[in-house]
Amino acid sequence: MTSQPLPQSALRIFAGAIETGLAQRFPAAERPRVTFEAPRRPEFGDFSTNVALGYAKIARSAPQPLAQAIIDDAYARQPQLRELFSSIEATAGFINARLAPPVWHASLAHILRQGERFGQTGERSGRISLEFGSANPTGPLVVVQGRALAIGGALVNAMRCCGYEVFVEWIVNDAGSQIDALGRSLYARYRQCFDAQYPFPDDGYPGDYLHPIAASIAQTDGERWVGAQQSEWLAHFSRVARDAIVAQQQATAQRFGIVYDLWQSEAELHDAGRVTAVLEHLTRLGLTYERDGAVYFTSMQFGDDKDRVLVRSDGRPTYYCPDIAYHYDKLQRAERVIDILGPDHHGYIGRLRAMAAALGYDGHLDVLIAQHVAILRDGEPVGMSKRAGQIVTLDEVLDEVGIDAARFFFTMLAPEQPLTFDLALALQTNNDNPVYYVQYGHARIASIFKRAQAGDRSLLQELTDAPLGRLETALAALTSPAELSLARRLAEFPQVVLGVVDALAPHRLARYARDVAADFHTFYTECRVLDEDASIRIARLALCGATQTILARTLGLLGVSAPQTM
RNA sequence: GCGCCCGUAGCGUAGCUGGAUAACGCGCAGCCCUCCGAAGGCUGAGAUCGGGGGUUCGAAUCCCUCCGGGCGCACCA
Repeated sequence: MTSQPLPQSALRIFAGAIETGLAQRFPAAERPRVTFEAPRRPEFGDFSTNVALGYAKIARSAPQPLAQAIIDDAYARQPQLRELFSSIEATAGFINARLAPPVWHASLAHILRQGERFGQTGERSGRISLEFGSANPTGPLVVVQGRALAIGGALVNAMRCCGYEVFVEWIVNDAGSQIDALGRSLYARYRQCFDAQYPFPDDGYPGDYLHPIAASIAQTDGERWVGAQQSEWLAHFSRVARDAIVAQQQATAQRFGIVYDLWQSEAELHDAGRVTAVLEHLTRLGLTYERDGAVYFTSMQFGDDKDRVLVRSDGRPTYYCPDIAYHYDKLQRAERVIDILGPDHHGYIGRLRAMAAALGYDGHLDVLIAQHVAILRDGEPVGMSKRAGQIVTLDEVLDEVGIDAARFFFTMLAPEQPLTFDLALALQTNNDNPVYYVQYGHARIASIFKRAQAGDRSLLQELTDAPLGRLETALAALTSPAELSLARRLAEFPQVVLGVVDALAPHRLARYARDVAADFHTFYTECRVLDEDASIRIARLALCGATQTILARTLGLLGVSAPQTM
């Protein structure tokens, strides 16, 4: 019992046979670029190539007869094609090939054997720095940051899955003037513990979240700071507020399932002299100049709209300045740097790219914008105004709909697409709610396994551990279109993950999860798993097992749980 | 005014490193439980892919232009 090649190998054999023939007929310089890939429409087979369309001109032949000639040549050249493909046809100039069922059986056997490891292709390598979620430490995380967290979290998982070494980071903007405002806000809350009439600063942060911190200071320090000068209390209150809020942000991120390797403090970059160093570096490169008492960076010559101020005329650096220091550091320690920013930062992209180019890392930096999130509660949009204190925090959303729904909904659309998050929909337990639909598929499979005989389960386990040929033979009972379509869908998983990473498109995971669940439900309706015929029963249980693995893996990359029951 | 993002069926979206009859969900019109979870499945109607040019054997996809919507254009972060 020899095992069959996997679909990807079959594709290489198919493409190889065709390209060898073409290489003999045409000189390399003239050969057009052609593709071998899975067509969108399944009725065009499992693999398709446009070679005949591409070569029609230099072959001086119409595509359709050329395609037929190429097929005939490939069959003659590579007899194995007859075994691997149930059909190879020329249609409208395309060549469409359909894999023979044994290849799908081999593919399923491979998935079952690999289990959790399936899809960990190692096809990519290198170090990536990925930054997302970063926020001023002036308040709790809000929904749009939740979206950045969900998108970033899925990307990290997918990148690691296909071999990248990813370093996940966050920068704490704890050096600007907003930190002073935060300190004054906390001080006002502290004073209000003793005197409710104490005025709150106009530029303060009005949310409720400072009250408990202030109360705790009042508890431990009493009235110690009441009579003090601002110069005495400001640094202390700023630091206490900053630390408390960062801790809270870290707790929220952790609760959401996002693990960071580094929370980089901006203030530390200043203290370590990194900001001064990068300023000097840019100056040495001749990329700075002074005007009106301020120091500018010549970002325009690197594609930015205008030159940007690095140091204000009063001597204080702008935010851009430490951010350059931070990015310089990231660019030096990773081959590729990716930032996921909020929608209010898209005007900042030009500056970031310019900086990377100026420092000698043109093309090493990618910026992804996680677009705006509108919250719909009871069908009504919820106000997002920070000034009115009407913020919707990520924690509130998590309290309301749970981690699973939040991660799925935030990731569901392309990042650059604005998202309307309907909280009521996320709580529905029906087909309208995509999270439930997918999780239901997983739970349904778990339920089948619970109902299956213990003997069947152990036989399946035994086959999975046995030589591959035995498992493939057992899977040969899978012959119906619904069964083979599902097998084909499961085999897509590694390619889907690669696509997510290459296109920075984590929403494809959500879509793929839905597709797998849909194909499974179709199979379930058409094929009775716990059939009287033992060989059919085992084969279908194996298909269920492979489906369960893929669903759990896909949901896992999204950071969504795969429940046994619901 | 300049820049970025978006414009695909009634609604929400995918497809955008060019391919074949434009895909998925909701909604709509029907149908399927004596049987493993109907929290499911099947069938159907519904789209000149914002308009107009161009490149190409082939354009939703690339280029130009116009129109519509969002956002950004700080010595804030």
